[in-house]
Amino acid sequence: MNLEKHEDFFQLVYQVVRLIPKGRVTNYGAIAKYLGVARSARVVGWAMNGAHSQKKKVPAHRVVNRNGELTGKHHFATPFLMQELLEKEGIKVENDKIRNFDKIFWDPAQELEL
DNA sequence: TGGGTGACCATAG
DNA sequence: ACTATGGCCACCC
Repeated sequence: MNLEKHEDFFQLVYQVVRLIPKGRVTNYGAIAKYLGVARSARVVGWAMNGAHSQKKKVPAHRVVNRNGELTGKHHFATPFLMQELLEKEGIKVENDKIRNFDKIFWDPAQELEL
């Protein structure tokens, strides 16, 4: 992907999140790793706080933590929205946890060319 | 300049 | 399954 116009780190995060295919998920650490070890996974989570107010939509529901848990659900419009969006894409969620997480996990560092 | 706060992660026990 | 710890870094006082 095209990372040269790095307005700021948040925009880069949003760009990567938009590339997550439907029915697949990734985690905060994988995005941080793809964008460079200099940035930490914490900041990716912080970036998602502003995802909803972006002009171009960001499928933030496809980003979960390393265990496949929906830790960010409380930051959506309603606490159920994140799970609903995932299930609409065919992803099964049980007890705030994604089933077959290792199967549908999408790693940008592996799937995207640098 | 410094401390507190996270939608985090890895490791250890 | 759980807690604790240290690292991480942008943001906001």
